[in-house]
Amino acid sequence: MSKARLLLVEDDKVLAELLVWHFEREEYDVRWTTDGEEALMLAQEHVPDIVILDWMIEGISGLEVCRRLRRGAATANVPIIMLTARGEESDRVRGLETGADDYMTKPFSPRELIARIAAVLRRVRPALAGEVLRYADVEMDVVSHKVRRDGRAVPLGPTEYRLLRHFLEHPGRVFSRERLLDSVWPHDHDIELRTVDVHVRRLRKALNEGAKTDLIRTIRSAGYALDADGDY
Amino acid sequence: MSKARLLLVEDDKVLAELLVWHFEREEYDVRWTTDGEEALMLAQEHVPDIVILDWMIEGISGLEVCRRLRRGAATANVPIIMLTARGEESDRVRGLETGADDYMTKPFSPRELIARIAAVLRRVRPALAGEVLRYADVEMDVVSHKVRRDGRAVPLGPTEYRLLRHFLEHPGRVFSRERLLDSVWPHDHDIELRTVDVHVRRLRKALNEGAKTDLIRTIRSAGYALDADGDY
DNA sequence: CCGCCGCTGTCACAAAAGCGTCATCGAACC
DNA sequence: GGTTCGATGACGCTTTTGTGACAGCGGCGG
Repeated sequence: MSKARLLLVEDDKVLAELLVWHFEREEYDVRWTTDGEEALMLAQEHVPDIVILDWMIEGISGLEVCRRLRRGAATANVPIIMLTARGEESDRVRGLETGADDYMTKPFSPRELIARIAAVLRRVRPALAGEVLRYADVEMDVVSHKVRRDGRAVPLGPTEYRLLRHFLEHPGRVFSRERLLDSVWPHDHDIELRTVDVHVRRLRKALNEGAKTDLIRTIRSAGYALDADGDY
Repeated sequence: MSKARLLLVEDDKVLAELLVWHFEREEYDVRWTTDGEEALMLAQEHVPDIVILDWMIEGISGLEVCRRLRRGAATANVPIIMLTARGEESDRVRGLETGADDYMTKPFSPRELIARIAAVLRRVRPALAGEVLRYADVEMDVVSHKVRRDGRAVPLGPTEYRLLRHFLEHPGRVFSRERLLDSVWPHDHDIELRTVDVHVRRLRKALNEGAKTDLIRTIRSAGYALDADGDY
C-alpha cells in the first residue's frame, strides 16, 4: 500500500516544520504550503488523502479553502482537520459545519493530532490502517492480501484486488469509470474507459463464483457501485 | 431515510438528560443507558449509527466497551465519540488509538458535540447528513444514485433520474417543457418538446408504482411541477 | 536464456436498456 | 361541441454495457 498523502496548510513556519517532522516519522507523504490558493491548486493536481488546514493563513481564509475543497468534485470527500488559535465554541461549530471532519485548538500536542489523523483516516481509508475490510459477506485482509466471500477464498488478480478494495473503502458509492481509472489504476498512462468494464466483469465473476448474488451494481450512464441491497 | 439511531452511554443523569434533549431536537432516534454491559447488548440487538460513550461508566470502562464494539463484526464499523473528564493528552491519544472516531473533554458544549456528531455521520452515512434530497415520501440518495418512495426502491433510467432530481432540487416550482429540456437534457441536440411529456409519464409510472398519489402536477399550458398537495 | 503462464488492455460483437417520435385517445377549456 | 393540450402505448433506433477472444508484456522457474 502506498503511503497516505497529506496536505498541510499552515503559515507558522516553526509549527509547520515540527508537524512535518512528525508526519514524516509516521510515514505520511507530506506536502506543505503556507498559502490558501496554492493549497487549492495542489489539492487539484493531486488529490490528498487528508488535509490539515490552519484557519488563519495567507491569502484566503482556511474556512474558505475548506468550503472550496468541498465544492470541487474531486476533493469533495477529502477529510479535513482544521487548526486554529481561536478557541471560541462558535468558531469550532462553524468550522465543523463548513465541512471539517475534526478541529483542534492551538496549542495542541502533535501526538494528539497524529492520533486524530489516524482516527479520521481509519474511517475514510481503512486499508491504510491495516484493518480488515468487510462488506456483506466479503472480507478483505489488507495485510495478507486475502479475500474471502462467505468464508471461501476468492482468487483475484492485482487489478481486481485494488478495484475491490476501492469499492470496499467506499461501499454504496457510485463511481464513474473515469474516477475508477483515476483512483484504482496507476496514474501514469492513458487507459481506455471500457477497460474498467472488463475488470468489473472479472471481479464479478470471481466474486460470484458459485451462484452468489452480484454485489456490484451497474448504474447506467453513471458507473458502478458496491451494493448488497437486492431491491435493485 | 429513517432517523439516525444514536446510542448514548453516560452515567451522569443530569448531563445525559440534557444531551438526550439536544439529540432529540436534532431528530436523532436516541437510546440511553448508564451501563457498559447493557450498552453492548443494546448495540448488538439493534446496531446504532453512532455511539456516544463516556469513559467512566458503571460496570466495564468506556475504553473496554469501545474495544469490544470494534471486535464485534456487526458493530465494527460504528463510529464512536468518547466523552471524558480526563483531559490528559495521553488519555485522549489512547482513546483515539483504541478506535474512537472523536474525543471530547468535559465540560463541552452540546452544540459542539452535535456538530461533531454531524461531521462524523456525514462521513459514515452521507445519507444521514443531508446528501439526500427529499420531498414528501420520496428520497433520492445522490451518492448511491438510489431513489426510494415510502422506503421502497424505485428503478429509474438515467433521464428519469435527472428529471426527478431537478424537481427535487426545486420542489413546488413549475417548469415549462423548454426549461426542462434546457436544464435536464444534455445541451447538444434539439429535441422535440413533447418528449418531455413522455419522460414525465415514465417518471410518474415508476414513482406511483402501487397506487400511490401522483406527485407531479400538470399545469396546463405552462408545464410541470413537483407537488404533493392533492387539493388540485 | 528460454518458454510458460498469469495478467492486462483492447477490440468486435451481442445483448440490454433507454430514448425520442408519432399517432391516437382523452380530458379540459371556452 | 369544437378546439386545444396532455396522456398513453407502440416502435424503431441509438447508446451503453456485457462478454469472449486475443495479442503483448513481464515475471519466474527451469
